[in-house]
Amino acid sequence: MSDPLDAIFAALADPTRRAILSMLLEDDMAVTDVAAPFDMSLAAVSKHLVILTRAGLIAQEKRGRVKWCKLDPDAMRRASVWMQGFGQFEPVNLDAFERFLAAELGGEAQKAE
Amino acid sequence: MSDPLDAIFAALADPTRRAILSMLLEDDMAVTDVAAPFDMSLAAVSKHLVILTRAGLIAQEKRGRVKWCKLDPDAMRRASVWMQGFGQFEPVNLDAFERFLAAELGGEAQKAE
DNA sequence: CGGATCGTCAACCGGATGGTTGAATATGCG
DNA sequence: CGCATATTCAACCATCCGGTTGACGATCCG
Repeated sequence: MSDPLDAIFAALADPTRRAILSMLLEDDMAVTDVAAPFDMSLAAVSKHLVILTRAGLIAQEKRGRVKWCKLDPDAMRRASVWMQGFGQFEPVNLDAFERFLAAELGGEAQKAE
Repeated sequence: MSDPLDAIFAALADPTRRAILSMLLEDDMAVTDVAAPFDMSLAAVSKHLVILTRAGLIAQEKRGRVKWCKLDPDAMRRASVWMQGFGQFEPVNLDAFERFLAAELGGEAQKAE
């Protein structure tokens, strides 16, 4: 797996891991809390977190005996950029993007078109 | 693998399959021609194409004894939309986004910060 | 018809993946 | 100190994955 995209897409291919990422979107969490909603052992979730970390999708920081997990946007961005090359069919003007644009530019921004 | 995203991301996780998609970006191709540049058997490439097809990333159409492969943008777009949900926390740093911003606002845009 | 080309199928193999359990390693706390 | 909590490690297991080879079904063409 030399290409980092291999690890990134492989990490995203598992529904448990995608669910974890969604959870982390709302808040940073400790490993035990990440594992709570899943019907599997803590060790299994811990391994998922290792995979996400190696893919660069999350970062883990140990404070005391608790290891905190937070999203790391870089990897997702790289994957997104790669996919963007195929987006020529339908350019980037997704709803989320436009909403973001509006928020980012604030009220006084004048749209070009 | 009930969630279609499982199949899509799993398909994208393999470098051979991503290379195939890139090739198809330039032109529709027959299976044999898709296989040509790869150092593996035709059967192996054929299996990759099945995986890409099941993921909805490409479509295959048989004309005569030749099976043509073409990109199908829907699946990639679904994956992209899912990922877009993670772009909201630090979007301004994204290279692609900045390019998008620049293109969208044109030359006279003043950056907020 | 009969041979060549296109592509898949089937069986097989080694290695990766996703899960389990139980022991081990920190760290916090009374 | 000594116990509870947080997390990982190690071994193990079943299944999936990516590749191989050889046989097969289809289709074109001389």
